[in-house]
Amino acid sequence: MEAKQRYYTILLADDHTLIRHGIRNLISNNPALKVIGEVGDGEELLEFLKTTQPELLILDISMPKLTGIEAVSRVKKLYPAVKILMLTMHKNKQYFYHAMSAGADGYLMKEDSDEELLLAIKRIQDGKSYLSPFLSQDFADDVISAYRNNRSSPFETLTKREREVLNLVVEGHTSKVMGEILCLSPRTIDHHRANLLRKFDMKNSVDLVNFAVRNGFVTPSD
Amino acid sequence: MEAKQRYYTILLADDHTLIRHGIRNLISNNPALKVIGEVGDGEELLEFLKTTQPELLILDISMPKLTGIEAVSRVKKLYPAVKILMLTMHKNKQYFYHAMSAGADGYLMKEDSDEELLLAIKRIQDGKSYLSPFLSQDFADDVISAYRNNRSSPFETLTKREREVLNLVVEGHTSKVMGEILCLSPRTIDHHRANLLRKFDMKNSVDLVNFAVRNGFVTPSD
DNA sequence: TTTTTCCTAGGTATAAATACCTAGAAAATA
DNA sequence: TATTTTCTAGGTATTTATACCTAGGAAAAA
Repeated sequence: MEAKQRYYTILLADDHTLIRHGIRNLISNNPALKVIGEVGDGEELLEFLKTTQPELLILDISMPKLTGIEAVSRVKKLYPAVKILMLTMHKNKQYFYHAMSAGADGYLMKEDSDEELLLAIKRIQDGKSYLSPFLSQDFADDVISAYRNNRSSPFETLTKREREVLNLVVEGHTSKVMGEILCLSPRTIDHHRANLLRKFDMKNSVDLVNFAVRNGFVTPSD
Repeated sequence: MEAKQRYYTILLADDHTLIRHGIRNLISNNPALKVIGEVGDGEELLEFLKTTQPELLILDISMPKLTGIEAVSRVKKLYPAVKILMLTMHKNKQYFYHAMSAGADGYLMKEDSDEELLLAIKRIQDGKSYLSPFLSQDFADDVISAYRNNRSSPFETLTKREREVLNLVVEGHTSKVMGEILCLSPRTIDHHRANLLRKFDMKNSVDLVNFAVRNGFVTPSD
């Protein structure tokens, strides 16, 4: 049996220094919790974990270099014992699907209060899962059960090629150009795009772009 | 002459409770500063200002109901004495143009450190303007001088109709449907869209969507 | 091994977008 | 008032996208 720990160790991963320090400040009000580190992107995160593993990782979903979702998968695979609380500003089904299927333990929104943050930490500390009440309002029970049935996100149902083509579609290329980029016939591009439209039940590329951006499949870079 | 005030009064406007409280926490470390209120959206902001005006308004650029930019214009028009520090997560030229031409006094990024926040407040308190060093790295001097010459954002050069059409284009409609929505000939829609493409030097609607989303002309709703 | 899925790409046809024109009426501006 | 801009919309032509087909080879799964 393990001796009871003095602190519950927490690592903060968020690319916004201000937010990170704000959260650290909030957490520091509770003497039972201890922030053992902060990282600003996915690379730093993995680097940090090589030497030290926190009990809880509070992770922003939109980080540079490694998206929050990918980070969840990687961290859970490498260090299954580390609990992960996703912290996001997106009230979005797809983010939720992504995060949960990737293995997150909790899902908190920045719209939530600081009390909610401490509650989320407490629940995860107790081995339970946590879902933001702000989010659960919008999620009907069937959606909750859907994720429990390991339903994957729409993006994950895409094939490799379809994902490649989707990214190029979002960049506004024509079939001809995309064909040149991928060394394929423009007709093949047409085929993949048609499949994308069919799979998502959409009518045109603009809808695809909106969908992809909205659901975080692509990051609209500066 | 006014008596020197005990506190520098600050109002926080941000739709994310967690961020808001984090900033309040950071500010509270400085006894010369006092957060006199928090609001979560543009309506609350204007309502609050009816009764009390802070010396400084710290404003997130992406708020519901009233965008940060619009809020700056309204607040500066109604209460010119209120200084405004924009707090944004977007490292983006257009946001900067928007904010500055709308009358913001400072532009801070969430990537910046808390020391930077206090520095920004200090500078504005002293009647100076503030620009995030994180941002200024990316902004060449000519860009800085450009905004000083009251150069407006690309979006502001659009006509009313063009903005309407742009919004519909972003929603993925065909010319035919857009014509029905606006009670215009699809040919007229084509004309406006062609002007949009020409004005922004772009080739297709997907590019327009990316541009509009990236620059905050439209808000990709959930 | 059989079956299925994926990737490839062509045929054909229609719909839509885009690129050039012209041009008049209304509105804003000088 | 005169000028410019905006909004309207049509003509024409080309390019692109989209919707259906077929179909063979490769890869993965059953």
